[in-house]
Amino acid sequence: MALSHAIMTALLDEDLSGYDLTRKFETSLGFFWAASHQQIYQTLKKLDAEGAVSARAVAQDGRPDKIVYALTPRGHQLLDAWIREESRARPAKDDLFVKLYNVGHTDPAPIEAEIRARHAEHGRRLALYEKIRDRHYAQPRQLPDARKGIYLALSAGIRQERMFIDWCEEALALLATLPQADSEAATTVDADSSRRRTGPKRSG
Amino acid sequence: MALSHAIMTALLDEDLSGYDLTRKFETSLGFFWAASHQQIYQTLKKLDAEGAVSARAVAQDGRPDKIVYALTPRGHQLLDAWIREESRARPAKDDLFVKLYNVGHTDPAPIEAEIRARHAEHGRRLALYEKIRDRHYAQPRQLPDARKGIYLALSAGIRQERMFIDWCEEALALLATLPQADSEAATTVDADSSRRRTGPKRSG
DNA sequence: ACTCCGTATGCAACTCTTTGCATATCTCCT
DNA sequence: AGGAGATATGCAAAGAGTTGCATACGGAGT
Repeated sequence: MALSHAIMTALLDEDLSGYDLTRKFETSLGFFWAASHQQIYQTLKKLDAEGAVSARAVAQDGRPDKIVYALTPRGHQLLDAWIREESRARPAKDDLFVKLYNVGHTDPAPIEAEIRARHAEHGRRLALYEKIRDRHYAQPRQLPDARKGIYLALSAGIRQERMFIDWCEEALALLATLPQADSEAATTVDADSSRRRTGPKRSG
Repeated sequence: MALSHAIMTALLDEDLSGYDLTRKFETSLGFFWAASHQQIYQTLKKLDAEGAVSARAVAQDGRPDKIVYALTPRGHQLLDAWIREESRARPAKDDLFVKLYNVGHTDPAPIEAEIRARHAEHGRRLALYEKIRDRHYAQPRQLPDARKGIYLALSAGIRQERMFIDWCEEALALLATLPQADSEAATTVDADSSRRRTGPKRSG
């Protein structure tokens, strides 16, 4: 499980509670590896059972108690071993590309709408990443070693967002050349054999 | 389940057996949504039970019999509904970015090695995608509508590979500025107090 | 008092995906 | 006859991730 390793990685610099980790996974590391709080709590228990992290209860004033986790030497070993071993890059699965294969068989409007939404979303993300980079990661070569890797992840994020934004623009331009479905019509799979007009049909 | 929809999408143009689909998911659609044969056979059964596809046995000559699946009108409806509804883009999870957060805390050599491997792999993929584009998708605006979406998915693949290759080069250049861990030193977890000097050490 | 919100942790059920194993037919080669 | 390899389909179990629900404390607002 790579989430285990993402959590251990997050614990490299500081001890954190499940709640802290949840917030960390909503930003920073979470840009590259999303996780829900349920998953995080479960995984922390598993890591604790394995001896990769150690838990200590912390009483708090004005808010509920919490359980803070620290990476153990054993956890560090596991992390190092993982870095050396694993390698498989699983292809990113994205619904949108599957949907694109449906163009010509269905109303393209919802797909265009989704691309427009993505365009906006990736624009926001790009702005966020660039802000972070400009504030904390300008001049990458001058960064302490421990920040260089994070800078590189951020740089990949920035490149990715830019690439996607450019692609959205290409896609919208090309999709604009399609005959628009008026109301519910559209599409069509031309003629005769086997699969005549399975698309949304207008006639009877 | 999006795999259901990917399978239904693959059945838009032609009826296919589980085996055919498996091969199709090793290329084409599979560039964007990977699936093993086990998963495909399971999902086909589920789709059949739901009435989204219909199965028919086909006796063959010179090879084992097969079961060929066709998309039903019901399946077409489900597919259209899915295209309209869903939207959530799950962030691509990639181990490599998690590993990068470990730079400065562990030997960077395996990470560099992985980036080099990715560089090569993405180079191969880029060449493959460009070959497909040049052969079958030159002049996107002249393509039949049903191929425009596929072209766009391919274009996204090409942009992605190029982006990643550029990033690998940036990453290798920056990682080259790190002090290299000599033999087995590195890493480690140093002793006593919580977390001083977790980086690879060279001095003594 | 009451409710909402942020902090903090958790269970249970389900879906999705991966991994390992198993089986069978047919062709081609040795 | 035997084995390799492509074709063709499947089960079972484990791992990973999602969804819905539940609980509890304390502060702030109505």
